[in-house]
Amino acid sequence: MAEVRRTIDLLWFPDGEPEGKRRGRRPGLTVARVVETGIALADAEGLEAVSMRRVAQELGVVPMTLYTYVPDKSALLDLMLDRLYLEMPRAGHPDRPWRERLAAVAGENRRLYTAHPWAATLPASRPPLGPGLMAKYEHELRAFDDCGLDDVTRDAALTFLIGFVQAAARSEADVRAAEARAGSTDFEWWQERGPVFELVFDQHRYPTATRVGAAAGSAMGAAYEPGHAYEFGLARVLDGLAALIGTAGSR
Amino acid sequence: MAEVRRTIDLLWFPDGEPEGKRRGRRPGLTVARVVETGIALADAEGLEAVSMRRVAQELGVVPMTLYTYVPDKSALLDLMLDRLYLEMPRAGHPDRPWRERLAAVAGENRRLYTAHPWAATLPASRPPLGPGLMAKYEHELRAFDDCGLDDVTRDAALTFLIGFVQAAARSEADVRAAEARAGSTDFEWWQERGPVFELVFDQHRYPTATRVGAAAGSAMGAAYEPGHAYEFGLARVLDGLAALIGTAGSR
DNA sequence: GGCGTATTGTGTACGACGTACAAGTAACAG
DNA sequence: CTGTTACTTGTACGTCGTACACAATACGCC
Repeated sequence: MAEVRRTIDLLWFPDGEPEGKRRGRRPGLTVARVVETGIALADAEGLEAVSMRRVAQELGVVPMTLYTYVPDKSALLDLMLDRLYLEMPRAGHPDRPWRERLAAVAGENRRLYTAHPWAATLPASRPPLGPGLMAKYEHELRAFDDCGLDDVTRDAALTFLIGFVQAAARSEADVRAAEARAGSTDFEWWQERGPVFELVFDQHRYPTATRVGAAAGSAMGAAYEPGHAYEFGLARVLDGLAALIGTAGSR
Repeated sequence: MAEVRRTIDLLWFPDGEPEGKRRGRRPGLTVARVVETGIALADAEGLEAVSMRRVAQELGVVPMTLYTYVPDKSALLDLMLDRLYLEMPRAGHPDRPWRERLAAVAGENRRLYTAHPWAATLPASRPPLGPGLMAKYEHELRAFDDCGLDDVTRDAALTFLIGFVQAAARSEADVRAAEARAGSTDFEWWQERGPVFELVFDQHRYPTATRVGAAAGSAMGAAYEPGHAYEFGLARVLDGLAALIGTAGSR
């Protein structure tokens, strides 16, 4: 609880008290510097590389020093994510059809996850209300202007859209992680499994799965194209929202 | 890599070599027992409770014993998840409209996550091909019978549907985790924040966000209803798929 | 200027985790 | 009975997050 309060304060007042009002030792670092280092590490080596020890090492201090800047590791992760949200490019919503506006919002989020894949794999991904998240939320809600949705529905629709993009990014991260762990698991790999192959690819037991999986199921050796799942899903999302917004609400 | 092979073998041949073919010391446990214990622990206390030490303790052995049954912890988690998939109730697909069939599939998955919330929060959620996953995949693909979709699209549509349910479950788990960490962060809580409150709820800076958030945004103090987001989203998903399947493909 | 207080920084250590490796124990085959 | 196989345990390592006590620095006040 106290850590959450501290995190909120750090999000909105990262520099703490004004310079002239302070006593005591001058800090050698800033919260922003700690956060940027965390982000740089995550971008370069993935989220697992972001340990307090490692971040401290990059900054040339001992790990416990970081605790004078952030209350705990989860706060650091929250701050890192909010920073991404604050800095992600956001186009305005010119006078375009709603469908284009929503696709643009989805694209902005997708580019964030493409640039920072770790952001899709944070352990608990419900971020606190920081300046980044607020700006993002405001911007994205605006894409629904003039769609004829009431506030509750607008929020739910945005949640649905963003939830999809996040889930797609996380799924892609999972595929990459599984491949890193297992290497290629193509059809030849499965054939080398011997007896287990006969069980998995049993056309009598799994007729549809073996047929469809061979054509499309990446887990079964077919080529995996992350972009396809995203594009297909986004079209579904937009079609699903279209049924809600209808033609009367569109402009 | 070797661990992945071993995991696959364990999934399909959990008892290993037949009894009569074996030499050496008799095992005191079974893989199934280890997996069941992991599941029981996760169900009772959440995924963080599932450490090798804790599972071993529950089984009355030392942690290293478990490594004679599973190659590593991630394999244990994979086995646990596949077991859930194998055991989840699956209704047949009687002669019902496709929309009902898909909603039923979504419901089966949702009930799995409701019964086992930890399943939505596994660190890397791309499970290997086990008997549970294959049975699940076969069953769920069948819900798309006679929808007029080619194999690649059928797979993508199922991925989209299941991806949504998973994402919703994960989101709900995140909300619960955040609340457990922070306690209630309702509007009164925010008002107690003092100066930061003015920044967050700045109607000049975030006009749409403050208005919509107050009505619907759970992160801003409004009541959160997990079921609503799921129902809303599922309707969007089904509407989005309807645009694909159309009336010609439905039966 | 000195003392009290506030704030940052470090040294040391703890508990927890996953798991390597060596040695011990039990069971089968010849 | 011996060699081999397979399970079990003891011990330990490296890594992690972070508690706590002490040290170092800087300001305010008398």
